[in-house]
Amino acid sequence: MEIDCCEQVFVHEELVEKVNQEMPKEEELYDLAELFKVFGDSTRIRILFVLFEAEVCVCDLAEVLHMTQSAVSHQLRILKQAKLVNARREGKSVFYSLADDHVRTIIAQGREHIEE
Amino acid sequence: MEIDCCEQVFVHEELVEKVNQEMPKEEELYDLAELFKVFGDSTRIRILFVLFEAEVCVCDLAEVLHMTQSAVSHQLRILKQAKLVNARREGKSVFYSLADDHVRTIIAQGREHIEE
DNA sequence: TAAACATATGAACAAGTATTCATATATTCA
DNA sequence: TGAATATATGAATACTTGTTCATATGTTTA
Repeated sequence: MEIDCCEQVFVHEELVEKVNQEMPKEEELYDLAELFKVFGDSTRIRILFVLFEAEVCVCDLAEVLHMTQSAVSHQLRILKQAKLVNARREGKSVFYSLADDHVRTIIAQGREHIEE
Repeated sequence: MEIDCCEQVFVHEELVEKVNQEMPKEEELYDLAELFKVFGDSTRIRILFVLFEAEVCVCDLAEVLHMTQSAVSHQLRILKQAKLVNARREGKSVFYSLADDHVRTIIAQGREHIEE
C-alpha cells in the first residue's frame, strides 16, 4: 500500500489520534477565537494600553484617545464582556481597569512576535 | 482649580505623559491588531492545533479538519503572511509547520484566560 | 424635582472577512 | 508532452463588525 500524502483514503492514523486528543472542544475553540477577536482591533488595544497605566474613566479615555464617548463605550462593553477589564462606578463616572495579567502577557507576546 | 474627572479641559497631565511614553506607534498598534485578528478565527486556530502536533500538508489538513482544500489554503495564506507558519514544498505537496513558539504561548495564555 | 453631567445602547451604514466555486499554477510520472 | 495530483487564487456572496447619531439610563447637585 503506497502511502502517498494525499491519495490515501485516511490520513495517517497517528496524527488523527493525536489531534483528536489535543484539539479543544468546539465551544472552547469558539471562545478562544472570540477572545482573540477582541485583541484584533487597534482601538481596543489602545484602550488597553491606557489601562496599563491607570484606572481611567470613560470620558478621560475618550479624551486621551481622541475618540467619541460613544465609540469608547461600545468598545469598553466588548472588553468587559471578554472579562479583560473591570468597571467600577464612582458617582457619575465609571472607572475601568485591567481584569488580570493575561492581558499584559498576551499583548507582550504579540509585540515580541511582530518585532522579529 | 477643581479637578473633576470630566469637566476639566485637559486630562490629568501625568496620565497623558505616561500614555504618550508607553503607547506604541500607530504602525505597531496596527500590526498588533492584525496579528490578533489572525488568531480571531476558530478555523485558523484549529489549523494551528493540528500544526502543534506535526508538520502537515494541505490536503491532510483539509481531511483532518473536514474542510475544502480551498478554504484551508486561503487560511494558510493568512497564517503565513502573519509569519505564524512556514511552508516547505516537497514534490507536489506543501508542508506547513509552526513558525515559532510565540504561537503556543499566545494560545496557551488565551486558554488560561477563558478557563477562569 | 429639574438641570447638568457621565455613561450606555439601539439602529444604520460602511468597511472588512470567511467560504465557495471556478480556474490557474506547479509538480510528477507515464 | 500530456494526464493526474496538489496547491493557490480571483471573484462573488453572505456575514460580521466599528463607528456615528440619536437617545435612554443613571447620578449628582442646585
